[in-house]
Amino acid sequence: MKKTRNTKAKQVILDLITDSNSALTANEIQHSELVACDRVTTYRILDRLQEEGLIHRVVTHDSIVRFARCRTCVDETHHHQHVHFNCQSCQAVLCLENTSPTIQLPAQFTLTEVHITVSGICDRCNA
Amino acid sequence: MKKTRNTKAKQVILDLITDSNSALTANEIQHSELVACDRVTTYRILDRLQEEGLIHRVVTHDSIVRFARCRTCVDETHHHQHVHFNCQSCQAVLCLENTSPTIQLPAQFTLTEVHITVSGICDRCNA
DNA sequence: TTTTTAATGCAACTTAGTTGCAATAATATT
DNA sequence: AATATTATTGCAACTAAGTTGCATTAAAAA
Repeated sequence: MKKTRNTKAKQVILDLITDSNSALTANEIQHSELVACDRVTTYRILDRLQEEGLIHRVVTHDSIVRFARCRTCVDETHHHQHVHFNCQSCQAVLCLENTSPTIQLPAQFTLTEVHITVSGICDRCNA
Repeated sequence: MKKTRNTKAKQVILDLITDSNSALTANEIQHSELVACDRVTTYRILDRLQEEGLIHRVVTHDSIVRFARCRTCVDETHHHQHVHFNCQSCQAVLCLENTSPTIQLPAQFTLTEVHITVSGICDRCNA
């Protein structure tokens, strides 16, 4: 197991994701003024941050991949028990904590992971 | 509104998806011996079948897009009230009917669509 | 300070999906 | 049944997202 290093680019990207209200795409991260590294490096940093359990991937139904800070991760296997909300007005993707419905599976099916994405209008846009 | 035509390629692809146990990727469809049309045509047919409400897209957490026959679609807005199950053993993606948990959203959030993908082991692989 | 090796930048590549356009073939019209 | 109309197809070329190899750079350990 190799040791992870604390580089400037990595810190900047983690801060960016941490401070963001919405989950961010690799592209949004890449084009932030704060981020100066290469495109490939951005992807590699995102990979590492995931492996370290600091961020998680969110895939919405439109196939867009975003990254969000982990705040209530249950364990290192990263079975996120929260819902992702995709606002159709402001496009933000938010993690809704404390919203884990129990899924009832048919007989003989075993569950290891649940991903729930809800589309609608968020509180800000509804206000 | 233009009229839709019934072509051979379209029928073959619809049959393929209809008869498949698991949801299929565009690639799997394209490389089926039964499908003879161009790659681009396959994509366009998949688009049309969706617009006609005959099939629907399924995106799993690994960003893989698949297509499944619509069987219990509520209305033409295609708000599928069923869960998609992704077997980690045989890789199949199944539509689980009669499994629609109610999602409880925070105040001020409005819901229009829910997508649930569950990973685990399917009944066949568990047998 | 030197050594070690993780992290970076660059070029090139892959995979998924899209667009424009001329040619083809369903379907409607005569 | 023959013709006209236009949806559909194939092809070439393109975009967008993500990956890989490799030489160079820079954290962190010695």
